Amino acid sequence: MSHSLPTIKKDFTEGLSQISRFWGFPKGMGAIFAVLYLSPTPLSLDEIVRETGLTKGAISTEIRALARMGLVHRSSKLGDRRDYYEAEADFYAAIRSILKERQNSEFDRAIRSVKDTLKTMEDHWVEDEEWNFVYERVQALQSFFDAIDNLTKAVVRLESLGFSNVTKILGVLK
Amino acid sequence: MSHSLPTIKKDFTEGLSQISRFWGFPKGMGAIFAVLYLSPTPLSLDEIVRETGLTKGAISTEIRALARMGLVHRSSKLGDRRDYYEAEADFYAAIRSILKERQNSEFDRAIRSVKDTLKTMEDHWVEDEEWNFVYERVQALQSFFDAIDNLTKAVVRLESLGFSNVTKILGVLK
DNA sequence: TACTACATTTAGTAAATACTAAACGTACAT
DNA sequence: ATGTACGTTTAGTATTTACTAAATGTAGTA
Repeated sequence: MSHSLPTIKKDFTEGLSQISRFWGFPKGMGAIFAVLYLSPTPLSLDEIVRETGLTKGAISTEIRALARMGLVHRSSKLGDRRDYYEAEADFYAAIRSILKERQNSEFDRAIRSVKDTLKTMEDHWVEDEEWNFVYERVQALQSFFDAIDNLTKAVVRLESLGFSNVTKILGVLK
Repeated sequence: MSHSLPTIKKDFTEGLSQISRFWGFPKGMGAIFAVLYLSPTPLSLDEIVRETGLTKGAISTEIRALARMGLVHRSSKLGDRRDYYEAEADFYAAIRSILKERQNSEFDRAIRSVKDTLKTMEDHWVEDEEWNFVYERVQALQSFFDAIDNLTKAVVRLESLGFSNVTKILGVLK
């Protein structure tokens, strides 16, 4: 009845879908991950179709994004031409992998544009009160971005962003 | 010409818009913040209209979101019935404020649903291999969320998530 | 009281995004 | 080489989200 495994899986999947949407990812992405995460064995595309109700096309594209982020892994069985997917169960590893991925993204391009603005101003300096103000503000944002960047780079460098490291951080922040 | 202050401001605004979109916020939001951030004085709605090209209605609603996140502050001048807005220039303060805001959000509701799933399983336990597997996975996700939650709470509690704290964290992560 | 200068809400539109259905490509099996 | 079982791409649709224009609300001022 209401507490059967299928129901529980469905509720869980629903929850992850919402979390996914909250972070600006398609909700289907969360659903796909959830289904894989709760499966003891790797699943083929068609099995994911059955579990999520999405079409093969959608899953094909979204699962590639998940794989890029390191949240799922593709595998194959000998003598079976299908691809199989399984979820990355180590979330700390996943976070590192996501951060890594974001390095080369659109985001970095935008951040670099702030750096460029700064450079332009320095190269064409004008002695003026507002100019000065703007320069300082842009510079402040820039160094904030740098701090964030260093932080993420440090996280990515860690062999494992495990429980112990999180604990350490919590200790320092006390 | 191409290196005039208005041009520089416009480029900067463009950059922040993209960053905003990247994080799943409307690009107008980034633009509004950028304009305020580069203004030496607080601006009225109409001034923001002029600078961004958005309509008053849009700005009215989006600036409220920005204010909720603590990224802008509303102020007023005596004998002037207009509202004035200025950007929060301390990004560390802003981050804390955003994290705080997120505590009571849709996100937390979704996270709680994971906790509920766990509870349901414990209350209606079935001795079964798959049941066991699912339970352990849900539990792992749950404790991951807890770690994140503790981390953000710790950050929110800090009087100032300043440069020094970031440095400390970097030190620990070495 | 009514007028003015503003902010907010609402209803509708434009644009972006997630998704579907079906065509296409590819590699293995016969 | 042809057929089959799969994954991917494409073109189109539905849904969501950002935005506009205009109506409405509100407080201060004459």
